[in-house]
Amino acid sequence: MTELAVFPGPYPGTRPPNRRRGGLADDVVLYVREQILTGALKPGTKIDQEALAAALDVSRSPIREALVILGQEGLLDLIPRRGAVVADLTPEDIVDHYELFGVVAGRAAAIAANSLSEDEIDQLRAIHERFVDGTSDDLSALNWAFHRIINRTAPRRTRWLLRLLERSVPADYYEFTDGWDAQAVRHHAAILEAVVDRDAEEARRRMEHHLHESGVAAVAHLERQGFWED
Amino acid sequence: MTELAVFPGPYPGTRPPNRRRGGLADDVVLYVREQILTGALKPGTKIDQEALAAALDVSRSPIREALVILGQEGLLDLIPRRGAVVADLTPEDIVDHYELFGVVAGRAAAIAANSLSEDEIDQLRAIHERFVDGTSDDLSALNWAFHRIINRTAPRRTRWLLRLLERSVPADYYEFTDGWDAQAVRHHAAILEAVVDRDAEEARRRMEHHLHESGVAAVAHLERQGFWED
DNA sequence: ATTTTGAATTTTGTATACAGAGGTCGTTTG
DNA sequence: CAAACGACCTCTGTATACAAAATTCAAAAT
Repeated sequence: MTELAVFPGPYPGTRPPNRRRGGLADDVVLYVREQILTGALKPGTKIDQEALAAALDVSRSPIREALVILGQEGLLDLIPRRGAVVADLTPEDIVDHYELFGVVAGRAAAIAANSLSEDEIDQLRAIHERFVDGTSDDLSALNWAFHRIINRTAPRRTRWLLRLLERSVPADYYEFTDGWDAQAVRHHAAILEAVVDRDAEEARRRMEHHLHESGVAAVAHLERQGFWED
Repeated sequence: MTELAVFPGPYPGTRPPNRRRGGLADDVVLYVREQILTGALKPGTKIDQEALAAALDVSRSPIREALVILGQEGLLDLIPRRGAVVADLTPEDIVDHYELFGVVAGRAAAIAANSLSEDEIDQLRAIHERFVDGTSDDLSALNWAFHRIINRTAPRRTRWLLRLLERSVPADYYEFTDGWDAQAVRHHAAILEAVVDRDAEEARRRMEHHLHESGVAAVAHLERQGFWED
């Protein structure tokens, strides 16, 4: 028996009165993805298109497009003629996902070690120092900026895949809780060092390790949050 | 000035009168993807939804869902409020794509080297021998079967990503032309050997190399086909 | 009691309708 | 003559309508 989906209302106070950048489908994707990754929607739950449409006050057209996107991301299983179901997301899946993230980001890091300009390396160092410092109000932004500089020099398709892998996984939800940030600082320092040394293989290994540990942290966090309780 | 899309008719004699497995969107995806990967639709070409709908004799609903999927695959650029455009697909993109394919398939091969049962290795060997033999009428199927056995033991998310990477790139279009099959035989033999030796690192390297060379072959093939002519 | 059957209902997939953003092209104005 | 403007048309995004597959549920049969 598949559980029935019950949708909390749309983002409280969201929906900036008039600014609409993409289409409604994008909003729906963000909403449903958050519901899934925070555990509000449990694996196996069937998505009722009309209920979701009513909850977000849109028609089924943008809903369907959103479901297709989430299906492509692997967060939903789309079964023809019988709708969308929240995909299973086991600890093994999370670990595996971060491992994949690791090999791709590792490739990017290896390329960066060879191709970053001295100028860009300086930027990287500057950001890292603010990250180490820890007084910044937005560590998440600094973390993002660090990886951005590295990923920016990767070829187009690699950047595309990194964006894809980044989206379909909990990130903001666990980052910078507990001791994760201290660990991240050490990892970033090691990666930076390898980049400065222009040691592509070492940069790759350290980036893979960084992402691997991130996966472990993500699983631990989700477990603490009761993500896998019923 | 963006070029206007002109669509050849649907698959000649296709559309099995009554059997419909997925939805119409799947058909549209297949059709447009083929148009793009064969070069019938050039990068920069704008996709006219109505024209495409008319050409395939369906409504815009399945068309839009298909465009979303192809957008996720990176074959189309979806620009809000101004439609879908065939994405740029340079030789560098192809090479990069296969390189990514390589690191992911390499991970799968490393896992396979550690986890394939003796029985599965025997299957692998059997398939490879038929592949070497070359008398089979369907080398493509044998190639597919070889990789399938290796990928089958990879964790779920890795398999998901492999399927994704496999789709959004020319494959059938270039495989087994020229001397590619002879090269593939050598690569497969090397991979098989590493798997038999349970040498995960070597299996990874050889799989990466195999995919790298496949990318080179794909680019060469596309160039011969005039994919990058105007 | 469990399984089977079949109408009633729900829900998906597809088609169609409609409003507004975006593009076109000729005209006006400096 | 070039740039700016604006009426007109096109196309996208969203909503709604409709046919058919899937599910539900109660009565009948084993």
